[in-house]
Amino acid sequence: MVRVRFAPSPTGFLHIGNARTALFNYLFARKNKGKFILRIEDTDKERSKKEYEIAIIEDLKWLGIEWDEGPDIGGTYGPYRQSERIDIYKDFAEKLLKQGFVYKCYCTKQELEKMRQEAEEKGLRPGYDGRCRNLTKEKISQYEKEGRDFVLRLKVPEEKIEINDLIRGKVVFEGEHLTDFVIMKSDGTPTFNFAVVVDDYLMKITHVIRGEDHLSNTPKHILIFKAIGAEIPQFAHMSMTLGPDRTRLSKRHGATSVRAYREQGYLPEAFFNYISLLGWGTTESKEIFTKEELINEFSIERCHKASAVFDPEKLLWMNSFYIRRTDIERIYQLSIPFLKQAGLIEEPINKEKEEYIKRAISLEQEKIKILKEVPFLIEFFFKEPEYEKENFEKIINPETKKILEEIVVILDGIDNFRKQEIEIKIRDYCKEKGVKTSIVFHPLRFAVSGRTKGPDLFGMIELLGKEKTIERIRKVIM
RNA sequence: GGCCCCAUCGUCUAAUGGUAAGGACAGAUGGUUCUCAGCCAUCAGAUACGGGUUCAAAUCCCGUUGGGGCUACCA
Repeated sequence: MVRVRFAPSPTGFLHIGNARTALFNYLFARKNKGKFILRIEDTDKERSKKEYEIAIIEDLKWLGIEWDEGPDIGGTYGPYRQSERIDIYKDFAEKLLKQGFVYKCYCTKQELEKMRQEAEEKGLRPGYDGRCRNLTKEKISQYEKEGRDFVLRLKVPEEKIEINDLIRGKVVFEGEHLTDFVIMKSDGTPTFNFAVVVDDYLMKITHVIRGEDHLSNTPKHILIFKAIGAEIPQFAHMSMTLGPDRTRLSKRHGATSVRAYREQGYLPEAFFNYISLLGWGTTESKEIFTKEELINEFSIERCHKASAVFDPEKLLWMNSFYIRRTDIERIYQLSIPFLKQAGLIEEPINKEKEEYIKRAISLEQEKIKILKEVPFLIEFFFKEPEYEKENFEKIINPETKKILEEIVVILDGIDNFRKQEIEIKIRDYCKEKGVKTSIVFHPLRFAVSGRTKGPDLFGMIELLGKEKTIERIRKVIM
């Protein structure tokens, strides 16, 4: 049974790169009929925040990534929050101490710093020199008397470590580069490296799929797996997600959280689809996938080794693509918060109003890239347009005023105020007068909407209604 | 600095020894239409570099260069 996990730290909102890691784990689990586990790595008390845990869970759900075991739903291998597993790590650490795999290190921060500096000056590797490995009884009791804190360090053997990575193939680390690293901090909490391994072991994780930034940590993990007598899982190190300058995607690059995109009105399926394309592709170069198709077609072997630049432009395009082919009912539902926020609509919305809003959105649907733009695009259906002075002077002149005056008469005479009817009558007028349609259409559009760009002219007039349309034209030619 | 990973159009990718190096986004041009958008068509644009191996290399090997990661009592 395949068991994979996504293990975020609740130190911020769900990051795009992490969302991609979660997605690939999820796809791998579903594809292989395995389990996907969510584990919260909150051992860093300083930076971890409950609110971020909640936010991460919300955003994963929003993306449509569901887990089979996790802090919110439990499971047989819980708890799924590292802060609730401290005793477990302590037990494992104690056992390792008894077995002689780890030892107490009493070095102070200053001593460590000095050690590092000296090593650097001599051009040696900067790690810990293992001086506390074989402390005399006297030295230990002296340190104890001084009340010095201690950490637990693993006795790192000088051995070659090989990883058979599912994405990268064979990776070899020569033994002499690793120094005795800390597994338990002086406050009695585990380091990341230790907690991950204990958890992966206890949670029976079969495949560790994570970012390439953890590749260099993997030898440490393997050493710990060996020390606790656990079987070593399969590893798959995914390429990193980069910003446009090819450095790790971070705040400097602008919006990097899933939340930020969600709030702007991206559709979850578009986001899901887009990030699946980062560092992965099919032979057919297919790009649009439903979740089911992705589960079906996903394969870890096809994951790219090279890191991928996150391209907001393409995400934007993909979102607009999804919006165009989504039914109006859903677009309407999702647009409501944005419309409310813009002050264009208020609850409660009656049937008639709902219909009106839907028709307005429909008229502009093909132009929507993100839902956040909806209020701006349909604003003039809800409030009187503001006529920009520069455009007004350019478009409204004695000649166009005269035309508009005549259009008012025509519109007023239409009983069946439907766009087909309106279009026919206005085109007839153009023909009679022998003027180009654009001579009439442009001022009319401007008079009715206050804009030079907008939806289908006749659809717009129809929706606005005879009264409103005529009122607006009159105001302009007054 | 040491160790590890990586390298196809600007970006995401396809081609896993034999292709005119294909597609998508972005860009440019033209068409369609009442504007914008959309849609359609066309164009431009890449195998980082240098050596091998081979009849044949984007593809295999070595080196160079460039990028990224790790090197914490962060995760």
